[in-house]
Amino acid sequence: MSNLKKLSRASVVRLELYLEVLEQLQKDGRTHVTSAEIGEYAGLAPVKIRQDLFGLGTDGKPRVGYDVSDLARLIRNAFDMDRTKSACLVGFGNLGRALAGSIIWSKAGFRLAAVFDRDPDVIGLEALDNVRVKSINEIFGVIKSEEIETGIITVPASAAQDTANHLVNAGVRSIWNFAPVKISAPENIVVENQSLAWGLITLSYRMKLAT
Amino acid sequence: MSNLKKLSRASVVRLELYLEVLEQLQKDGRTHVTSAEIGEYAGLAPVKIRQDLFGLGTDGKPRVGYDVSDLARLIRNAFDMDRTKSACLVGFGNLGRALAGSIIWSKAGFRLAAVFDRDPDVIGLEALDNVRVKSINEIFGVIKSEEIETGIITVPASAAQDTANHLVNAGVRSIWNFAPVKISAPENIVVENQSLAWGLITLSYRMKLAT
DNA sequence: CCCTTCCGGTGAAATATTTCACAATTACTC
DNA sequence: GAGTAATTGTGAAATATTTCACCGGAAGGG
Repeated sequence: MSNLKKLSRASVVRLELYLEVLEQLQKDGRTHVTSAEIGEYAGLAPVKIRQDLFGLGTDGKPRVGYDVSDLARLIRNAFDMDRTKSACLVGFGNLGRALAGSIIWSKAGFRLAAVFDRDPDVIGLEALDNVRVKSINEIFGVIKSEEIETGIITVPASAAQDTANHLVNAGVRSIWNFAPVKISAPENIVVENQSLAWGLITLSYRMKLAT
Repeated sequence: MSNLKKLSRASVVRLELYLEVLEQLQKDGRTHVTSAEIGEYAGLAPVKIRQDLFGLGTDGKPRVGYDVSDLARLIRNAFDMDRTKSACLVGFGNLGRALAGSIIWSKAGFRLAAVFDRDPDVIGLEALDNVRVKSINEIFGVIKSEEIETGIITVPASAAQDTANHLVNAGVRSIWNFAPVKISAPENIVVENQSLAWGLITLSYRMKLAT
């Protein structure tokens, strides 16, 4: 196994940002980049970038910087982005639709293998190419047959815990929860909450500070 | 002015969570709550909650705990949630629709005063009660006349910086950016990025760790 | 009214994160 | 090929955050 240190949450978020920068640089045909330059794009001090990358066991060259594609690979590897992981989305409302149509899945190495909803009017719609919305009743069987590891919850808050229970019963290893409630799940399930309200309230706080 | 310390970002996120808990307790008719109980709901140690609340200048009573409505008021006040702030949304795709229909605005004290898009097929749609989607060309005038302080960017990445420039020119004080690019803006503008990819990649990382 | 128990306030210790400082290494120039 | 400038790697210092320890006040019970 590699000599990766456990990355702090803050460091993980920054590394994701560096990866965006690196992918842009790759498109531009750049082969090398310095920590100072990444810092420029990311709005961070170069030393912070070096320290973050240090934890990954990087191999930069003085005077030249980092090899763009090596570094991107290193980050993608640290995040396990190159392994294809199957996921399902529960709740095909507006947020579900926005997510279903997003490029984030392929970027992060996920395959959106199924979409579920409860509403009969929505069941049967084409959520994305070759994926139609299925009834929530089919969730157990589909998660098994498609070997789905991750469930995304985009149902109303009132149905979130219930949905989480179904997902856990069916055997997912992780849950990405957009409902604005804390959901409880067994210790061994990775739960990542992404309540949209957080960002807005943080914004409000920072505006007040800036006054 | 109050004696508020500057809250750390992590503390801000936690306080938002406590507020959710408090609002639930209020609905349930509870008048008091202990730090241990909030900790139970939030999945955190009681002392952390006390320390967070300490920064707000709380007034809990030994043996009884905190007054639920006092505490909620204190948090809402710290985040300036009770002042009504006008906002506009740019980009009425699926994500824009999901946000427009969300309850987060009223919760955080925002009024979604206008919605803009570039697509003629979308302009004129009713985004929410009494708010129709306007052409992006009207953005300057509307931001002025509606005294909009905050712009939300839900356009594709390629149009994000452009949109941000328009918003800044028209005089907004803050931007909530959902496009997966870093946007640059003058120092005095509060920019909060919320790329959805972050959550997914973090999930991927945590799944790998848990293996 | 006094004793006990529970629980918030709060400084201090422990831990984690960020920033600094600088040696080591490489490329470039002459 | 030697000198110089640039840039990484990395331990250490500085700073921030979390956790601990315990004081003191309030409620409840006799």
